[in-house]
Amino acid sequence: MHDPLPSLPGYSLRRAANATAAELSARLGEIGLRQVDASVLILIGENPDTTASALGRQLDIQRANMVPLLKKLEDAEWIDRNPLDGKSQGLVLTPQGQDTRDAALAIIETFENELLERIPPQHRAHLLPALDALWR
Amino acid sequence: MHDPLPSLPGYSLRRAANATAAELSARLGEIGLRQVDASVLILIGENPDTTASALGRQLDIQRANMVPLLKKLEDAEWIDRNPLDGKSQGLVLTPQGQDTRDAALAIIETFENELLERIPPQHRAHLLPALDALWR
DNA sequence: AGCGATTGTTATTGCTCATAGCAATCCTTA
DNA sequence: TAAGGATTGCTATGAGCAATAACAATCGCT
Repeated sequence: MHDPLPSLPGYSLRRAANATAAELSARLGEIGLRQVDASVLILIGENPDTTASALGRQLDIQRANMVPLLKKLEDAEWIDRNPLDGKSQGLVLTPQGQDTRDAALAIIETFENELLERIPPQHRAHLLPALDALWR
Repeated sequence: MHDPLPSLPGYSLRRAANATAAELSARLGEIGLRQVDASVLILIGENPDTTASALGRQLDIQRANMVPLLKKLEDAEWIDRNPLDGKSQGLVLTPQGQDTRDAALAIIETFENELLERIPPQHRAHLLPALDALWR
């Protein structure tokens, strides 16, 4: 079948993102995580006592949708909530949460390295700056 | 907030794809199309009398999910179905379908050019080959 | 002290995708 | 040529995800 779509960078961007996301999701799924879960665990680890709203802003996730997401992490005993004042609650990793984050980081780093290895060396260093220009 | 995620190509790939997809979707939405709809119209235009199954294989869409998709295009009178034999049906663009496809192509080409312009010139030519290596 | 902004939350909706199953038809091959 | 596996189009259904609206409680600026 004749298909002109793959010659379009925007289209290839979508296809590449879907394909790679499916792979990473499968691997993270083995430790009970989705990509968003891993992102949130990593961000909380880097920013102890950050709030749900701040996380949502950083990850472009609506406040309302953070609720079931954080509930899952809390039910798994990966995060704890500390009241910061009468309104906000700071989020921190539990010890098990740190372990899970470390496992996620290991999976992600392996995955990222494999991604880079797939790219012909002369293009490799250009991917990240090109992508950054598209969304940052 | 400290955020190590954007330094990961895989993460930036997902974010860039989401951001650009949202933009393109908004523009295509103005003529009543989603990205998939546009893709299908373009592919049918390039491959008259192709079948729903073949389209699904090319675009990685399940056969079952092609049904409502094609029904929408047919209800809009953008495509017609020709029985090829007792089982398969060839898909073709109606004249209005060709107009809609042309409009979609114009939007997409404008969009793709804008994407490329956002990328610093020294990285520009590397994006497509790098992406292709990730999913093809 | 007052008031707009923010936080966390509930509830709801639409959309997309995956799965399973089915009847009809095909195409290969024995 | 008859049989059997593969293919096609389709229905029905369910899970998952994101967007929206609304709300009470609280914060923080003026």
